[in-house]
Amino acid sequence: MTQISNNEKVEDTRERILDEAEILFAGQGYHAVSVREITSAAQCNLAAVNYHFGNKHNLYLEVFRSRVIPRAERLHRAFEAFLEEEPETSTEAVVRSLARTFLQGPLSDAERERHYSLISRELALATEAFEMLAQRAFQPFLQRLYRLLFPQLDPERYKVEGKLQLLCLIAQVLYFNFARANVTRVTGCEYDERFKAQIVEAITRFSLHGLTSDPRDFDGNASALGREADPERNVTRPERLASMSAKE
Amino acid sequence: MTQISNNEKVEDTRERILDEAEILFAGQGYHAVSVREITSAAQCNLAAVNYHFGNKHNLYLEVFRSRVIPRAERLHRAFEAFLEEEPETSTEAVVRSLARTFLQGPLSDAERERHYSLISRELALATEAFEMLAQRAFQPFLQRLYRLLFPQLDPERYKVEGKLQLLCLIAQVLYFNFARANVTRVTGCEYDERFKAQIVEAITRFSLHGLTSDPRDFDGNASALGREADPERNVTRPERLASMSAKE
DNA sequence: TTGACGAATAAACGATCGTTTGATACGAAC
DNA sequence: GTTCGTATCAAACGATCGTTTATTCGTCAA
Repeated sequence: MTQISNNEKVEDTRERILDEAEILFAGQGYHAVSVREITSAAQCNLAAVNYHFGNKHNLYLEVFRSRVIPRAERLHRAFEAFLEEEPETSTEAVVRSLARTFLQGPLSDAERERHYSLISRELALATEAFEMLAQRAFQPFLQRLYRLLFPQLDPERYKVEGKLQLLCLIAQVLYFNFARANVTRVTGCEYDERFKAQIVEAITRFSLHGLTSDPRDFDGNASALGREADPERNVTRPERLASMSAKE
Repeated sequence: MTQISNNEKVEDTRERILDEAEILFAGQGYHAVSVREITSAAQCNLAAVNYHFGNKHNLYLEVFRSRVIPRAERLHRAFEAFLEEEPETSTEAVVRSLARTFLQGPLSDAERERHYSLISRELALATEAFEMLAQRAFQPFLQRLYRLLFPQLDPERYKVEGKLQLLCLIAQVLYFNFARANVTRVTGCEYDERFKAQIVEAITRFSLHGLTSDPRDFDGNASALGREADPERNVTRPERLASMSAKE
């Protein structure tokens, strides 16, 4: 590319291919998408993929390099911004900021869906793209969370236990993004702003107090829930289920 | 099939195809696996897939019908068995039984890996196989858990909030199974029996008390943790992080 | 004007895909 | 012994895959 003559041609072929490739890979997965589908969506010649990226697999990796990872870093910055909005850096503030980042953060809904589709496909695989994600997105963010939530811990002695608690937290924000179909199916709710706020509150509440927080305390006003912590609330109630039969 | 002449030929071609197809589909996904790979692994003729199952897609669905869903029902029964081992049907008993079912249940490690690979690929898709899973595995099990954990709730009024709490729980057991690569990467631990017991404890602890349970209470003896519930433990400790700076 | 170079194009490459065909083997039923 | 239905097989089908080739276009430097 030498010079830009027309503003409407600013987005050149290479970028259009990356855009369309991300959408298609996210929607159907690497093997289900053909190079012809991508170049057709990007309105360019079939050979353009091999010209700009060498081959299909390299295009896939470039989607992660130039799109997914920068977006993950953007989410990381959004988390820090949410955290600074909080009155104090409490455990609750961290959890709520995390849930907000991943459900109400700076991404559009379409972007979010693409992002987590691509990531969740790699999570189980330990491939090249997974390694890239782990090094440049997961690990730094998890370390940041670890220091925020467990600053008093000797990192050597309690390493694994603390990390497992973190993963319990991460598992939820990931699930509510990548398994949208299942969440919608189970709850009957679409992912509108109201429902996403409800999810944020559910994650915050669950991650702070677990199931010991009685759902009867829900008052329907999701955004206000949990702000005023009630120390009496999160006490185990073994008697709640003790009289229940195992059947029905 | 008419009669069985040889015990070694009990497992006929159709079953061998299903076995190998499940392994390959779980490992690489539907589109990445060719019919030739499957029939080669099953040591039968290429045309056998079309003869026994009509086409490739139907074979995929049959893997879910005859393998994945029955296994999910087996897990459901294992959960009930774990639950009956518990001294009382408390919230903790339900959570622990759930974590044990999905991490130490009746499945072999290879089986578990296959199972969750196949399921997690479908979770986001809302395809035909997903619908099958939702109707015959997810929904009945979630309803059972709902009644176990929230027997006192008017199912109409608190439906969504309670279900979201359930999904927070499910999200964890799913994550620790299907994102093994990431868990191993983050923690540095392989999925041996000791580590799986540690995960069960982490999920149980987190789901009961959330992050308000101080990791300093970990005593390293995973299987004994949480058995003796300490009512003082799960009280919010806002002072723990109040004095912490947002940076570092 | 010329040459060089980046970019886009149509066309074709060999390989592999899912599927179909027609033939063959074999046991059960009559 | 003949017929019939099931199962397996080698071989080939047309379609599509990722990739390569050769050519053309447009722009800038000499």
